[in-house]
This record gives sequence, structure tokens and C-alpha cells, in this order.
Amino acid sequence: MPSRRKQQAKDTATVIDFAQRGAVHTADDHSTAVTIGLNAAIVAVSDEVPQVTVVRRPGERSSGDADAPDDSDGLPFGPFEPAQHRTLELGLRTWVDEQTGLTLGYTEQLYTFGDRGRHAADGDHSPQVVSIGYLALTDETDLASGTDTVWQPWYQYFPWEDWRSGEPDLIRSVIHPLLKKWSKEAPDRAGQRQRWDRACQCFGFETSRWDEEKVLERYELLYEAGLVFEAQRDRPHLHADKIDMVRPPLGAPMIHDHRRILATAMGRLRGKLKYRPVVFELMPAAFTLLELQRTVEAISGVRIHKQNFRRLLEKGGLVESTGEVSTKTGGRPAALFRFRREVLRERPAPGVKLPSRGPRIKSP
Amino acid sequence: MPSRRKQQAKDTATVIDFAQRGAVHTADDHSTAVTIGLNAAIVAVSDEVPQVTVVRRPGERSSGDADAPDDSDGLPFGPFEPAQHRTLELGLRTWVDEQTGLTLGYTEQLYTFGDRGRHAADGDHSPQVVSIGYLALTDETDLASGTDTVWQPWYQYFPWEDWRSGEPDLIRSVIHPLLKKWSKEAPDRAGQRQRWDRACQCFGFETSRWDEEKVLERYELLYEAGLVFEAQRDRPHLHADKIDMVRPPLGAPMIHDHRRILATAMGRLRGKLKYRPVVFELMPAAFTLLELQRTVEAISGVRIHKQNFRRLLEKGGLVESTGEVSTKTGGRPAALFRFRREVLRERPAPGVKLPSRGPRIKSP
DNA sequence: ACTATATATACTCAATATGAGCATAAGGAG
DNA sequence: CTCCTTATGCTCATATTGAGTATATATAGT
Repeated sequence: MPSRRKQQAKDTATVIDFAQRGAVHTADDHSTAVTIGLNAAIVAVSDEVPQVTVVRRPGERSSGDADAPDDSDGLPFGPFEPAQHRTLELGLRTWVDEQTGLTLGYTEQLYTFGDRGRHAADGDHSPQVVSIGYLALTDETDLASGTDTVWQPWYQYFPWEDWRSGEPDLIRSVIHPLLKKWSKEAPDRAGQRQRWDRACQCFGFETSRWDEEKVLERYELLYEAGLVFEAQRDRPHLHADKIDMVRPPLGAPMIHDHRRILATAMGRLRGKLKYRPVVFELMPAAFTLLELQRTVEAISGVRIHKQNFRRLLEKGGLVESTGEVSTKTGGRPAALFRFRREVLRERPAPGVKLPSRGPRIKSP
Repeated sequence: MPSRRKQQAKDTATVIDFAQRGAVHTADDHSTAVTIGLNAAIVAVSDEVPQVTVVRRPGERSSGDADAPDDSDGLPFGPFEPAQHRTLELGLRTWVDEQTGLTLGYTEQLYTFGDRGRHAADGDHSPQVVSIGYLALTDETDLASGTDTVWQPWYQYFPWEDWRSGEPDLIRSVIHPLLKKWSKEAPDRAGQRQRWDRACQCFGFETSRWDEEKVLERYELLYEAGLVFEAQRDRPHLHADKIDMVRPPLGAPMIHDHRRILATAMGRLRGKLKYRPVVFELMPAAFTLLELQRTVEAISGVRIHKQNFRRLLEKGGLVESTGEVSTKTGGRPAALFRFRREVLRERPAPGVKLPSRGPRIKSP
């Protein structure tokens, strides 16, 4: 025990020394040098379809179809160059502009991932990449030509996340049985129960309800269960017995941990909708209330009650009429609205609340 | 315009090349090498006082008093060593144990900060440190001896955040007038209004209400207004005219951006309380309901309604009686409760809800 | 012009959640 | 045994929420 104390004191001294040097390592101190990758999930919604920018790499496509998603696709990303960019977010904005031609409006840092083995498929010992994920919203849908960046519907990567027409068939027919099987493969009784409990909570089986915000939890579960392509790619030895599975198993894959970052982005955006007026970043200047509702539904993946949605908008003072109407809607013309930017000064948490967790609206 | 397009395509190609190399730079590629610092705000609550572990550096103290907070104090932190730690969180846990003797239970990543100038006081060009902040909770209050780590009350660093006995005098007497002054110093009319609106929203002036979660927003505002020590330390040229101000101006300072990380931790914890049962990480195995309430109040900094608090606990099934009672309370003996871990499997968001944003309870 | 069929918008109603308070119970100190 | 203190049970008005009905106003087709 005395030796342990001594050890502690020594290690502490090391760290304090690190601190006193101003937290700065000299350039030739390789031991802690790490490359930082900035990753952006850039989201737009067009025609009730949430889209995300994806960089395609034509050289190494596994499918012949140039439009089909491919496991060499990924989010736009690039390195953080401290010498040129004062802050992380400025670095991100700069090269997103260069790469896609988009000028980012709303951006938000999501999470910093540093797992080894999520990036490098072959467990090498090359310098680690720590990736910082960002969410960015835009209402532009034009990408600079001459790039390999394209918009892709985000539900292509997460087909189980779109509940707008009720529970996706995929869940009952594929996910439910495979997760049941995975639960039974746990070594002991407690582990089996734990796995199944988790599956229920994630996907709303049995007594649990679907929670549209748990996008990341669901993806991580599928990853651990070896049901997404990336799991088999990263840890082929663990999933050797599942080699017969259809490829891509569930949803379209992405390089590295990009699908995980996209999952984080989706979950965060779905949550943020409810207490911040972020939807309007995805809308044109003027819109009908139904268009706004459809955008919210597209992102959250669930249907919401029309009249109550309007009531909340009114009470929150989130929108104001422009006086004009749109006749493109089919039936009675809809009044056009604009976002009332003033609410940002007035109310503390002006979101577009979704139904909390009660039963959901049936699809139309 | 054509040249712009060409430029874009070229830059894109560069990034794609980066991507195709597997997002891995060779060891001698110094341009993007960055040191990653892992920072932990480790929180415990004892006797209704939220405490945070602070590392003191005796060598360079500005005050003679060894117990007084000092601008050479900071959160425990250390470098991320990719070679030794598989994930960021494992790295954090390892050296927090070594440094403080604490074994972290609940931990949560907060945010990744990368601002130059927040770390390096003298705007040097040494390699950048990107710091990843973590929040960790514990119910142990023993620190390993032989270290320079001590517990400090967190309201020492944020005296304006404790509203348990009503609005702190500091706000009306110091913060309000100084922010008013700062608002008037804006170059134009719109800027003045913008500054004051922000101050009102942050501190609940005029029509706004106090929102206990906006800890970071408030600290950032005070930083920008030059009212905290760190602002004057980092950018002395901007605050030359305020040289006469008392030092430390508002709250105790910390090294680097550690007070910002602590602010992030406080805000996140205050928010998390409401929808996750994290308080119990700070409680002993058995506790009375008032002890639990006092802990919630200590963290959130506001008083809550006793009977309603109990009603929520019951309805949520968060606790169960142990059958025993505690007579240490003064009046009628209080039943002892324990946390019902099962709720984690049952309910989706079992938090300890605080009053949302209505008027608050008067202090007792 | 009339009808069917869209959607838009206004209003109602029950169930539940929330904020605030009163009333009673059960210990200890004097 | 009286007072003080905290615990715990219960009530009540109000706000919020989920869900539905009723009416308005356009277009398309006959």
C-alpha cells in the first residue's frame, strides 16, 4: 500500500509538470501527437426527405451503379490545421466551403470519437485519428459542381428510423428476430436478459415505446450485435459465423465511423427541434404551416397532430403571417408564414414540441 | 467564377486524398499534429455543498494563503496517449485514478474546446492543445493523500449561480451594473441593445427569468465583457482600461479554460438531472428524501417544492423504502430510501424534474 | 353551376401534469 | 405535556396535452 501511494504521487507529479509547461508539448514530442479529423453531417430537407451530404470515392466502388450508396461513401471531412484556423468550428467552415461550396449557417459540435478499431479496420498502430463530429443545417440544396459530394436521403443509412408510415416492416421482419437471436447468444442468463432489455428499450419492443431520439443507441446496439456492415468490417473475427449475412445487412454503410456520427447528428437534431427553433434553418423564408410540419416530421421520423402543432406555434409566437397565401397545396389556400426571429430574445426555450411519449398519431 | 470552380475541385481532391489514406497521417506529418488534453470536472456533494476536485500548484501561488483559491488552480487533466489507451474515456479514467485515487463511476463527455488564445496567454505559436472536457460524478469524498488535489466548493468559482437563498447580492450590486456599462460601450445602437438583451436572457433581468442551466452562457458573457480574470489574462490588450478592477473580479479563477469546462459541466449536470437519474450517483446507498432534495437543490442552485418533489419521485418509481428510518433529522424521523435501479429498464426518461420555468419557491 | 374532394383553420373536451398550499403525524428539547 | 421541527398525506386551481369535431375555401371534374 505504501508503494501504491508513492506511485500515485509520482504520476501526479508528471501530470503537474505537463500542466505547468502550459499544456504544450514541443513539436518533436510524438508520444501524444494525434491527428484531429473534423467531420460534418450537413443536413437539408427537400420534399419531405432529409438529405445529408456524402462524399463519394469513385475509385474504389464495390458496386457498378454510380448512384447506389457504397461502403466507400462517407461524410465530408478533413483535418484540423491549428496553424491556419483559430477555432475548430472555423476550420470546419472553411473546408466545408471549399469542398462543397456550401456556406454553413447553424452548426453544432456533437461528440468527439477516439476509438481505435473504429477507424482502422486492420488494427494497425498508425497514429490515432480523433474525430470531432459536427451537425450543420442549411436550406441551400445546390452543391458546387466538380465535386464528388452528393445529397443522399438519410433514411437510406437508417431505414428503421422512418416511422412516418407506421413501424417499418424491416423492424418486425428483420431486426426483431435478429436481436432476439443475438440476445440468446449471450453467455449467461443475466446477460441474455440484459441484451433483450436493451433491445426492447432501443426499438420499443414489448412494453417500451419508440423514442425517436435514440438514434445513436440503436445504431450502437446493431453494431454490437454485428448487424451492420461496419461491425463486420471492423471486427471480422467476431462475426465470422455471420459471414452468410446479406451485405449490406442493415442500411447503407459508410467509411470509418461516419455512420455513427450521422446517428449522433440525427438524434441530436431530433432532440433539439423540441426546445430550439432550429427547423427554420431548413426552411425557405416563407412557408405554409403544413410545409413546416412536414419538415419536422421528416426529421423526427414520426407523424404529429396537425391542430396541436399549430396551437403550439401560435402560443409560442414562433411564426407570423406574411399576409400572402399559397395555392400550390391542393385544397384551400394556405397562409404563408415566416419565422419570428424576435422569439430568440423573448422566450427561453422556443422549440417545436413533438408529442412527448404518449401514443402517436396514425399515419394519414 | 470559372476559376473559383476549379479551385473548389482542386481543394476537394486534396481532401479526398486525405480520406483515401484512411484518415491517417504518417508520424512525420507535423502539420496537423495536435496534443489532446483530457480534462475532468469531478463532482461530489457533501453537506449540501457541491464540490469539485482541483489540482493546486504550490510553486506559483499568487496568494500566501494555502487554502485560498488561486489562479494557478485547475481541473485535473492530462494528455491522451493513443498508444496506451484504447478510447478517450479509458485514458481519462486511468490517469484520474492515478492522480486522485478516485475510481470514476458515471462519466460523460462534455465538449471539445480548441480555441487558441484561451490556453496560451501570450498568443504563441506552439502546437495547439485541444481539450476534451468530461463530467464525472462520485460519492467518494476521500482523495488519495500525497497529491495536490483538493475538493473545492464549486460556487466559489461561480458565486452568481447559487440562488438557494434567493438572488445573490452579487448580481444586483456588481454584475447588473457592470453588464449595463458593458452594453453601453458597444459601438452602435443595435449592438448596445443586443448586448443588453443577451445580459437579460443570461441573468434573468427585466422580463426574463433565471434559468439555472445557462451556466456556460453566463460565464461566456462575463468573459466577453472582461469581467472574469481569465478574460483579462488571455487578452490584456482588450481590457487595458479595466486594469483598476479588483482581482479576482468575479469568482475564483482557474488556469487555461478550466473554468469554462467547469461551467459546461455544471450546466450539463443541471440539465441532466431533469431527465436522467444521475443524482443517485452522488448519494449514499440509503438516504432520506430531504437529503436527496437538498442534493438536487445544491446542484441546481434553486429551491424546489418539497411535496411536489416527493410526488414526482413516487410517480416515477425512482426510489423505494428500505424500511428503516433516520432520526438524525431533528423532527419526525424520516424513512430511508434507496434508488430503484429497475427504473432504468422501465421508464425512458426517469429524471428528477425541477420546476420548469415558472416562479420559484421562496427560500425556507 | 354543381359536386366531390382536397386542404386550411377554428373550436371543444377530457385527461393529465404542475404549482402551491393546508392538515396531520411523530419525533426531541425544555 | 407543550412547543418546535421535520415528515408525510391530501386538496385544489390552473396549465398543458392528446385527440377529435366542425366549418371554410380552394381545385378538378361533370
